[in-house]
Amino acid sequence: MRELAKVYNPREIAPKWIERWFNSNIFVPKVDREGSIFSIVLPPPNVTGNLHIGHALGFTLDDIVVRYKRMKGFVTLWVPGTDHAGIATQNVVEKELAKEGLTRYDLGREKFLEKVWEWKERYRNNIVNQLKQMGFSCDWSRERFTMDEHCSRAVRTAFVSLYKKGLIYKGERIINWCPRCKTALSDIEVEYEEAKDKLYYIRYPLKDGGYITIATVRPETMLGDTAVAVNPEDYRYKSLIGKVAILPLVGRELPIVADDAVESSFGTGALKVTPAHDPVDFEIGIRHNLPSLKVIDLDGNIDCPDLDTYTGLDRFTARELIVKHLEEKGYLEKVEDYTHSVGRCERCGTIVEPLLSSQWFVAMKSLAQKALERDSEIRFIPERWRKVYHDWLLNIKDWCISRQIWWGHRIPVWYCLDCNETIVEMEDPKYCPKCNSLNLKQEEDVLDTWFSSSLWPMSTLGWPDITDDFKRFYPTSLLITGYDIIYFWVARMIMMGLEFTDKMPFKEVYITGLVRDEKGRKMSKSLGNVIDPMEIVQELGADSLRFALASLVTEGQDVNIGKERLEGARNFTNKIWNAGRYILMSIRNPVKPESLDSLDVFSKWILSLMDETIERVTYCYDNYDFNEIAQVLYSFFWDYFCDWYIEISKFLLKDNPSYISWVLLYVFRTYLKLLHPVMPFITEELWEYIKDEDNILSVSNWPAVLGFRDEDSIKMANVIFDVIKSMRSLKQEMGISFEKKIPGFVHSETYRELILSQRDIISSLAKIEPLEVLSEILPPQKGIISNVKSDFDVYIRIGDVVDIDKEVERIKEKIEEIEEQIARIEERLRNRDFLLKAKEEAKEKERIKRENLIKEREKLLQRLSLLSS
RNA sequence: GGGCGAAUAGCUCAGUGGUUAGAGCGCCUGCCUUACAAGCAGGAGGCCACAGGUUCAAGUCCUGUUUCGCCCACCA
Repeated sequence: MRELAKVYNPREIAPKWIERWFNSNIFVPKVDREGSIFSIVLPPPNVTGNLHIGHALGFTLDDIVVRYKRMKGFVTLWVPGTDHAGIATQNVVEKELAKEGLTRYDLGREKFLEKVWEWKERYRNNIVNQLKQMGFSCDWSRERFTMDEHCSRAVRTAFVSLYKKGLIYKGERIINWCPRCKTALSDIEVEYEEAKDKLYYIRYPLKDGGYITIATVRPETMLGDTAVAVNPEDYRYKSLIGKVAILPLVGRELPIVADDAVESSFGTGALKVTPAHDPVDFEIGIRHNLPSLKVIDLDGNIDCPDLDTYTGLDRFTARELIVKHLEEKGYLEKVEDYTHSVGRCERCGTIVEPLLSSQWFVAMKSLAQKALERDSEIRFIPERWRKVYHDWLLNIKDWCISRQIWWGHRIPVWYCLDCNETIVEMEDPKYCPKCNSLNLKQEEDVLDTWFSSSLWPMSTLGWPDITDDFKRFYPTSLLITGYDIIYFWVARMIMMGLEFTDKMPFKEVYITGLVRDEKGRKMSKSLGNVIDPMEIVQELGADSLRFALASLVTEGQDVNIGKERLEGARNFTNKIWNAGRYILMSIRNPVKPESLDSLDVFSKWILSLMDETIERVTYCYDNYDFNEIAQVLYSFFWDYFCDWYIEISKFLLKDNPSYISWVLLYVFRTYLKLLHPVMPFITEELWEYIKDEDNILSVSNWPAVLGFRDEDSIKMANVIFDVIKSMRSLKQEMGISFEKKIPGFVHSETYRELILSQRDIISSLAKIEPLEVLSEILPPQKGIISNVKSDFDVYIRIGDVVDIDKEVERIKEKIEEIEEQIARIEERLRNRDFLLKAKEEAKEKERIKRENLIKEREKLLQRLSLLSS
């Protein structure tokens, strides 16, 4: 067998496995295989750039489950793909162009799109490469892109179908407009943020004399005012309803109307109404039949036909100037500091401008209704997210799906320029079906990216065609994603899935937290706390990153990760590597014993523990308990297998090389399997050296238990460990270096035979030499110090250093401690209610504990009396 | 304004109602012991946010309070 490097080097190992995995199609489910299906779609990463740590988290969890299910024998499919990410990608490409001093308009639509496709090609390759480096076991033969031919057909099918059902319509509404991206946004693409602003109190003169004061944070919108509104119940203004106010600076006459939407307690209780630039005002406008005057254009500049003073100015510059003019002319009553929330474009951070515009919408009510009715068909993990999803559906508003950008699915709508007919069909129209005109023009706008995303579980599996894949793998089994896109993605996939397939697109949704830095802060470039997963893969390896992430995932909590945690995982990876090295170097002719009962206590102990670990870990995998998977695997391996069994195996191998080699190999092989879903690379590599099956780990079977458990050996092994630990701590407590060999004694009534038989191991692991096993307790003497336990006593000789008084002191302290504990337990055992109501198990536990403590106390007292005589 | 989550060791976090609350990192002491110094051995460090309640028994369940964080909402 070849010798392994002393330190695990993922950079040497990983490329080989990436090649082997992805060149051999092992992640492509076999057509003819039977068995339960486990299918999952990759939440498609954007083609904007690189994988970030959030992807790494979600996809790691996906892969852990996928690899586990595959080993468990499920016919497993993980469909990958990428998302065109309309606004985001268009923005990055525009930024690239800006470096050459160009805008997309300089290129024109066609040329610009060519550029974006080039970009997409480059970053698609980049991301696919990164996903492979992370070890994610996707079936790349089924890769999809949200704008590929197939997905585009799915989008078209969905659009046409919804249109024909009347669920897609074009309407003039107040929408959120980003003046920088120059497009409409849906409501959830706007992020609200607290801002310190001013509240301006402005006097609107009344036609009949006097004035009414209104309060606003956006004085620039007054140019578009077409009314003043008050609450109908507001006694202050009742007499003014129906009267006319004069808009300052402009001179326009504004009716004073009464509307319930006005909150009397806010500001002065009077509201300026700008129907074209505020959703509430728009509603008021409809109710009172008011005109809508647009005064801010698509660039966010003022464009007021009635007054050209401000036209062409940026909305915020105009604000300052208008305030100045109002003040000069005596219209400004007062200005107050005011904190409120302003909406910003999710993609670029620009303050969003609400404006009246003609856009395409999906009517959501009926879709949401269906999703609500069939709520019970989906499982949320953790369950609490269901309510979040639920509440959103209950208050759902129509979805603005048109975007005034170029990169995306062009809306499949044609207008007849002669008769104004709107044509929406699966095939591109050649002429107007109504007037036969050839003068047709396609809609310029493209669809919201999330429209295609909402079809992802269906479109990746073949829909709208009912393909074999679709029949076999749809609906998918599980979706893992972050809580930040429950509205954007999860809810919409569910609605579309039900609409088009009458099925939930997935049976379970596992909602992860978001990745933050080790202090719980968001990762951001400005804070300099961003962890780049690919950098970690380079430095520490994908396995370490995956393990660190998994170990931090608890249901729904945010994941705080720092460099230390990653290094800890790297250390663990290296520990596994070195254990493998040790095993390879040590084993000789492994032979499985005829009967496991013939093995030594330690082997029986580790085999019992191995079985237990298989069961525990399997349970955790089944329940998506990721941090527990990591913890159980870590602790079994490091604290038990390495710290004890491997150390002891160094002795056992001398007498019994074949059997012990077998135990070492069996445990290690089994362990590699249990670990494989979390750390695919290192486990595959080590497996190559020790495997006893003719396959690689990725397609091997989940380990079965031996069905072996020997309670006596578990107890006995633990006694030996306790003896060793007692001696070690006694030594070091006395300031003797661990390495220094000193003489010592053990005495035990119950376990004398056991200790006698394991004397060499104890002596060696505790560095006690010579070690004498006594048949009676050792009478106190100068230079001897003891550690008395219920099952045994240990003693060490430390020369003349310690005097009897100190030893007496130590023992007295211990007795005190123990008596306190005994008192507590006895009180409990005297308690009537406890005896009456507690479970028998709990009572028995207390009794055993008391017995042991009493035994220990007796021994301590005995030693004390010997010492004092 | 409504909803949700969190509060446990110096830090980041686990903790199926069972009584002596754990881990990793950090810290202290001693070790390059022939798998591993990315390691080994030993150790220190906690009124489990606060106040009530339920229970034989509460870090764990209930109520309230405080402090942080997040989401939602048309008070301009």
